[in-house]
Amino acid sequence: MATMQDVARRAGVSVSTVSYVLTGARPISQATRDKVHAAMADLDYQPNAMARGLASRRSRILGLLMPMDERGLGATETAFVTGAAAAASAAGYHLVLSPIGAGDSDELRRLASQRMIDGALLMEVQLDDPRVDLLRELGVPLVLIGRTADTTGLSYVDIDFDRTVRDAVDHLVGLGHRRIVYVNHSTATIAQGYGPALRTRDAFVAAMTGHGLDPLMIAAEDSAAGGRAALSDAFGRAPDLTAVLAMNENAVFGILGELVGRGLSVPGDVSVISMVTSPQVAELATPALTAMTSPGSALGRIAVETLLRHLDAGSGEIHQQLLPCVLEVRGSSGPPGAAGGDSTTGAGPARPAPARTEEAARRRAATRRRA
Amino acid sequence: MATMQDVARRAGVSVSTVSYVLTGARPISQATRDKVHAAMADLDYQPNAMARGLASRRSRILGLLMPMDERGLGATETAFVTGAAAAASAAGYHLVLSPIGAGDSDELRRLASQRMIDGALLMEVQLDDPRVDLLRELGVPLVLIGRTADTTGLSYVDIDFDRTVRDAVDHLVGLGHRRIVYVNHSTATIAQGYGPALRTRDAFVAAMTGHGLDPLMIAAEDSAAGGRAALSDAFGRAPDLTAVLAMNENAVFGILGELVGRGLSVPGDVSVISMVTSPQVAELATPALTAMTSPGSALGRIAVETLLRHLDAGSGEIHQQLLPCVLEVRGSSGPPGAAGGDSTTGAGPARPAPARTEEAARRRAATRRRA
DNA sequence: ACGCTTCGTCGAAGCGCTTCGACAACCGCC
DNA sequence: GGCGGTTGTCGAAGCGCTTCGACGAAGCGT
Repeated sequence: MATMQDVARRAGVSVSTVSYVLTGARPISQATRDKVHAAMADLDYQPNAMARGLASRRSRILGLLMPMDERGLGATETAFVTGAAAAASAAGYHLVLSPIGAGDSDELRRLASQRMIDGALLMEVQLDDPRVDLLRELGVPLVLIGRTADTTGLSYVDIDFDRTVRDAVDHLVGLGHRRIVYVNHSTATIAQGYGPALRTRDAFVAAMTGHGLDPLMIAAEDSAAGGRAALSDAFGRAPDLTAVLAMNENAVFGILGELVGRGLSVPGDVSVISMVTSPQVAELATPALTAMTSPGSALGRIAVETLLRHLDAGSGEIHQQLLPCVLEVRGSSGPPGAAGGDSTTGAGPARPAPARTEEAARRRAATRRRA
Repeated sequence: MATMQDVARRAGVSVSTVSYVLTGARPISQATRDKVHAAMADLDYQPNAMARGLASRRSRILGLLMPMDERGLGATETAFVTGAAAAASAAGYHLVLSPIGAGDSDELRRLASQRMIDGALLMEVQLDDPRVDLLRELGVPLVLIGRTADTTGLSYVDIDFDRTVRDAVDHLVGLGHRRIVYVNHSTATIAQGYGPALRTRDAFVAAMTGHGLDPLMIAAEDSAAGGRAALSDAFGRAPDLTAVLAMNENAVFGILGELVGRGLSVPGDVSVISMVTSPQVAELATPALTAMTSPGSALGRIAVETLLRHLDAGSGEIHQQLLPCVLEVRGSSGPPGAAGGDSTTGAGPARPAPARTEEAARRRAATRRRA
């Protein structure tokens, strides 16, 4: 391990000069800079992160506080992380991911008070998130992914749920759907004030009434079973529904399963759109899901850039930005009443399903009459 | 920010004494220790990680090198990470996750040569992984999650694929299945020497021949479409198959979709078992998948403990350990030929499907005759 | 009572870097 | 041709901690 001393000696300059070459804190002549760079290359020099951190009081480490529930990380979160890591790396910073949720503030306190991180990115922000208070108290610059209830003085990036819901509804209405059900997260989740659930709910109501339509929202547990129950509920309340907009990535699989179980075809009988869903997950379903793809990577990049600006500028400007998810049409959405439409995508041999679809159409008609 | 100086002054001792209280490197009398602890509590003292790291040449940071492809992290990986983080935290270490794959060794070199990490945990290890060579060259202790081709001198923890496959096959054979197809990863993945794919393949052959059965393996692309194609292939080669064992979490959804598309019921006509799958993903399917659940959290804990032992003991003992996945029976497996078995699970109202199942039985019989 | 070890504590020397003040050397400028 | 103003470089003082050698005070056996 070569040190700065070694480099300085070899280049025939002082250590401080080497340091200035590295940090650019003071101007150094081209000739000297070349000598120093040559010496560094010769010695395969890498600055010692700890020494640098101690002397400069900057660790050049950014903390990404990422609660990890047992559910795993979706591709959305993954894209966010890689986007953020790339941006940090490009700026000469390290991004350390720490599975710290709203719960364990002890671990967070350790991380922050030990001056291990220069700033923090918070994922899965709660409307009232104790991590925010703790970090502000400790004077750690932070950027939220998502939003707390009160965002004054806080920088954040988040998904533009209003716009996303509106685009999804517009797509369905444009296809001719009038009776659209919104399947949200569970009642408990909504009650405890989970931001995305609340914001999409309001956005859905606004979008539907904007089209002169009746907004019907159903809460669903975050599971396939929850999705099935929600769909039954939906058919009970709106037997004539032709489209489902689902916020809930887990429930959506139950919804599809239940539709198939009822002998209904997708999108022939019912169109399904999934919100904030990654292409990878959307492709898992049969048919592949039309979905609103979240701008994960861009969010990560912007969040890091914002945080770095805070570090340099001494928490000057705050930055609040929303990015919409973009609509990606796949096999699960189409015009209403178009039964017989291809209900699957991709490879696979001849599939003998027409009988089922006819039967489904009959059943649906019957259901309507009963209602 | 209180420093050690402040603590020493307040406790009326020297800084070195405070340090010894903290690290335990030398014995300190109980009385002195109490004074120091009191002073630390009063001042809300937290040691500065950078200073400590510089002086001791140990950052107390462990790197978890975790390639993040766009596919996202399954619950298995998540469990691993949280298990590892918990173990590290308990030992007073930080675990930093870094999305570093086999590709970008530059970023890894930076991380390691800057003496930022004391040791590394490698996830998604390739049979010939450049990260291993790099880290050994840099003298960074490491523990693998998975295995390289040559594991001499390397510590690792991994899933016991042999045992896992054998248990899965035993389960199916115990139910009465004789014609079982193993759906592996893609041919390309196998060809490039992806360990789990190779090991499970061999284990499957061994398990089946052990039962006096014919082992049929089919490669599938990692997608729903790949699963569908693989199933068609399987029916072509073994029209009488009654069970599918799938290694491939993405393909398995396509397999289910294709089975439903063919009017076959699960598990009535065909049983499906998914390997190395988390409960959360298993529940997404309809019916919920019988699966081999991976011991993610335990693997993470053991990996960290092994690495810490290396750090203390100066790379003494190497430790190699395998843990099997455990069978969790859900709705997708049952005795063969039991058509009419409940093909869905969980909530949901009466579902009118019997007609379909009868039809399916007819179709299957026809397929057999044709073959 | 003697030298011996063992125990508990202290002072000081770094760890490898940043950063501040100082200072030559050089620039034109009145 | 002496003046203020750059520009490029150096030396040295830390950053907050660990760790080594030293040393007084007990505690032991003889």
